[in-house]
Amino acid sequence: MASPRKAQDLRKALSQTGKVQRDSAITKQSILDAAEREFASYGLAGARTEVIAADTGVTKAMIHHYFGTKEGLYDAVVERIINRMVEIVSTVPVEQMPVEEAIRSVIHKLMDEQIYPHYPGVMVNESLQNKGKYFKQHGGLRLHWTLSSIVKRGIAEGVFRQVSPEAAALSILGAVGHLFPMRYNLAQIFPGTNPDSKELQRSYLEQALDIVLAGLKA
Amino acid sequence: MASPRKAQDLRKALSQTGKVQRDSAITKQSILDAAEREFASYGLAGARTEVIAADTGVTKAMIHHYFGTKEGLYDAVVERIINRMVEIVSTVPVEQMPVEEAIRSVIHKLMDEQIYPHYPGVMVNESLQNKGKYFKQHGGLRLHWTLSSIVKRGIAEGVFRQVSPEAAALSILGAVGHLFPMRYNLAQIFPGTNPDSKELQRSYLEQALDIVLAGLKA
DNA sequence: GTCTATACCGCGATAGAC
DNA sequence: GTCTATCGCGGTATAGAC
Repeated sequence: MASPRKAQDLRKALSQTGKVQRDSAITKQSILDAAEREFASYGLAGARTEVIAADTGVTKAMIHHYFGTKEGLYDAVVERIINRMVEIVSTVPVEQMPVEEAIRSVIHKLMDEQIYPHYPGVMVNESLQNKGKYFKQHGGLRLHWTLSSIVKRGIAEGVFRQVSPEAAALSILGAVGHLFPMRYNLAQIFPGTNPDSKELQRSYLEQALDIVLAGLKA
Repeated sequence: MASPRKAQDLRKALSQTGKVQRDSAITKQSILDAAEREFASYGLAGARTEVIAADTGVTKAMIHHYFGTKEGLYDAVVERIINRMVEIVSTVPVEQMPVEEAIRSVIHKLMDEQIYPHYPGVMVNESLQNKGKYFKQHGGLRLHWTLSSIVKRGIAEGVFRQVSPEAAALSILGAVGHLFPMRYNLAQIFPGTNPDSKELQRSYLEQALDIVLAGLKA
């Protein structure tokens, strides 16, 4: 995986200096980072705590020490990724922006964060495996509400057509979000390109946004 | 699960009549049907052969008898679901239809088949877990090519804008396809509705199609 | 706060009877 | 063609030393 592992790298760096070998906050974050990647690919049932531990550079026992069970760890991962996404979106002053710009800003802002590529994978597995139990518990729909409220305003202002705001929000998130979990299948459309490259992802995302937004305009 | 289990039901019915208790073709299809559901939710790594066997009404030993290993079964499932989708699409005379109607027909035709709800789940897990290895082996991109060639014709005819046909095909499949694996999370948008109901799925699919097609028009 | 060692069992796969 | 019984690995979780 070429994805960033900030907390983990920090943890190892500190270990090597010998200055700080034990820091519960850093270890917890390292575990959560590795767990997010593992759960994004395999979901709660399929994920292996051994892989998460090895990826973090700690033992399996540490996971149980901090999170009790695998389910407890999963719960923490889902909570953190949803809250992070909501926080990121809340920094965009959507109310003060033209609707189209607001939607583009929200999507771009999300994509600029390194957590975004894991978000759709975590959520798809959460839906398929757990029927949205943890998604529901942690208010996963807040992201959809933000988008659909922007669309609602766009309709009121006459910028967007008369469509269902919920359906519009779903279409935006679908057209944009499916690119990430499906990227390894889709990589073959342009053989030789790296499915994890930000440039490729950005280019597709841009085109998908253009098409859907064009479809919403009055 | 409320999804249809044709071969399995047939198998059980035949067992009860006492007329035919053993039929390798029916048993194989029953196993493939159950495996498709299990793999759609959990992928190759996460799926449990015990669940597939119990769901089919046979023992685990039968799976190994017919398919060798779990991986062999998975390979057969991926091959069958891709080929079925391609076959279904090939029955639509897309070349003789106006482009917009052709796209709608293809999507509707796919959705009318009971296998469709499992297709996105299988493919998302295939991408995330196996990086598209089996998808590639069985020509999974044929579906995308069909759609992007229709879009290409639409551009040539001046019906569609100048967009990348690949990006357009991805946006269509994304906006439409993500509704299925995400349906359990999304169910909360309208509490009380059944995420597996065909009517609900159809209504969202229709609106998503409208938005994306509108975005493609010149 | 972190590690080693281990209990315990779920799961994929096999052998062999019918 | 289908079943029962079983093997052995790999997985979660725990106990306890340092």
